Amino acid sequence: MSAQTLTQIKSSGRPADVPVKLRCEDCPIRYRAVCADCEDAELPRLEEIKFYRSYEPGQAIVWGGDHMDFVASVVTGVATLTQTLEDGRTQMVGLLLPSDFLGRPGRDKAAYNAVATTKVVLCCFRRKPFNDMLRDMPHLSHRLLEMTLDELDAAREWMLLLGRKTAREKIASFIAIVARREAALEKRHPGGRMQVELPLTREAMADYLGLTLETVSRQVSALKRGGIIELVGKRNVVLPDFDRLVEESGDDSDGGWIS
Amino acid sequence: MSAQTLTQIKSSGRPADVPVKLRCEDCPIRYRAVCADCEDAELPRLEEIKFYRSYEPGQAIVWGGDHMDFVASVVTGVATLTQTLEDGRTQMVGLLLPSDFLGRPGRDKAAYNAVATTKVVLCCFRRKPFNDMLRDMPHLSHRLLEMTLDELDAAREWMLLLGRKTAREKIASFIAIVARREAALEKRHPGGRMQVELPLTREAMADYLGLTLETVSRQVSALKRGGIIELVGKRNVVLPDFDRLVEESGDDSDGGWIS
DNA sequence: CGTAGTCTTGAACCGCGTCAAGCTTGGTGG
DNA sequence: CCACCAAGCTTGACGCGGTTCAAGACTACG
Repeated sequence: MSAQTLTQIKSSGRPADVPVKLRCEDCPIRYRAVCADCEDAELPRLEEIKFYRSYEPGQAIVWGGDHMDFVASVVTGVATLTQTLEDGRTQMVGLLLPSDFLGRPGRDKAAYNAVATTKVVLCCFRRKPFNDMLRDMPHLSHRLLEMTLDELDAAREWMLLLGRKTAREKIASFIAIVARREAALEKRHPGGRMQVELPLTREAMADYLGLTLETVSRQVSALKRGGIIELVGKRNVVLPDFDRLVEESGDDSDGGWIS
Repeated sequence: MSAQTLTQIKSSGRPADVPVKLRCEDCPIRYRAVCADCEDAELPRLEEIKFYRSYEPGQAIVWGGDHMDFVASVVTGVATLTQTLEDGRTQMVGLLLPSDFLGRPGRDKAAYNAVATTKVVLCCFRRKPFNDMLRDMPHLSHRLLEMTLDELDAAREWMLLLGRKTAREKIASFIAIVARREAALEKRHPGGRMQVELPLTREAMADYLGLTLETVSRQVSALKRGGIIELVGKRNVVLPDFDRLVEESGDDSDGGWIS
């Protein structure tokens, strides 16, 4: 299986099968997940095959190469996708927030390591019936295509960050991305003074950004010294001026024309 | 429009509209492009709306932010997708070879700069009718989803390269990727002694890999000195031992379990 | 309190970027 | 046919940003 990262993965418990079955209509991600475009009449078919699982912080969801008999939507919590080289260097390649989709229809081996970084609840679909539904329900496959294209856009922006940004710009970009996504979850627009919670440890941020954890720590301190951010504990960041942060990130002023 | 890269983009000519209409059945990418899963009976509808365009080496296909009224498959040639920061730093985010898809259905502004690096022929579809066909023809949308998922996988491998590999590993990885894709086009398997043509200048390779062109040049020389590669001119590379090259790339030995 | 996990900070090192010079190749015109 | 030039590429010297190695601080939890 090749050498592993030094990071401890708590492989302790099995994932908990959550007994209760949330009704789709009451689901917090009803209008943003892969099922978003489905009509109410189509929901029963989804209800029938879905089941919930929960994972504790640090717990592995799947390990790259392992068999994976389901695909899933993140209902609550944060998970990461990572890839590693044989000598243990690891790079995060996906950050899964609520409504994001996990797994690839048409592939039964996981391509990446997926790990919960907070408590995570997944809405799972067994692979086979889900594939059948994809074939029969255009709303579902259309939405999946849309989400995949969005992920591809995000991956390409991430590539620009990894290939061409300085450490300081990377940190500023990361905080800005998290701020935007948290704002979107709460249906606000980012801007002005706001507070965001970083869902990752310094090490995980480093794996996201292609840096070492020491460099992450130093640049966070530097942004603090510069008055761009304020720290509340280690994991909470206050942004006195969101636009100021965006300037530090090296991006275009407004984030551009991608709707 | 913000600062630009120093690279000259020959915006000289308009794209040539190619008058002849290749029949889909005779198309070199018939079984690998977005139309691959369509049945023969479905082809007439595609034939009806498609048209061909060709571009000269160095010519821009679209500029990020510009209106784009078509999507397309690359029939022959090589094109690149790039993103740039305001100060001119540029990162390649896509390398389009024959059969690859260009453009995003459902977005009429280009998100990236697309430039032909060799002579390129595109098979174009006007946006609107193509969207309609996506809705009506499951074979088409299913194939597009599959291709998009493949691109996402490629982007994530690329992220690992950008974030965690050394300059030498990046160069070795790039040559291995090109070798594999050229082998696939000719329906061979990579391995043993083989020759590959690099479709990019040193500068474009640098933009691909998140390096400077000087570093690219130095590492190519270093691989030559080490006997990993031999040069035939500047753009052709002989690989005496493909597996040896893969070792230098830092990847798993066999390229892994992604089918 | 003590310990483990997480984070910060410092000092030394080095890989890659920067700047600069020169080479190779192919095309153009005298 | 050769002189000239531009584009692409190579190579060297040097400096800096980020890594590495190491020590210590903070916090949560027993």
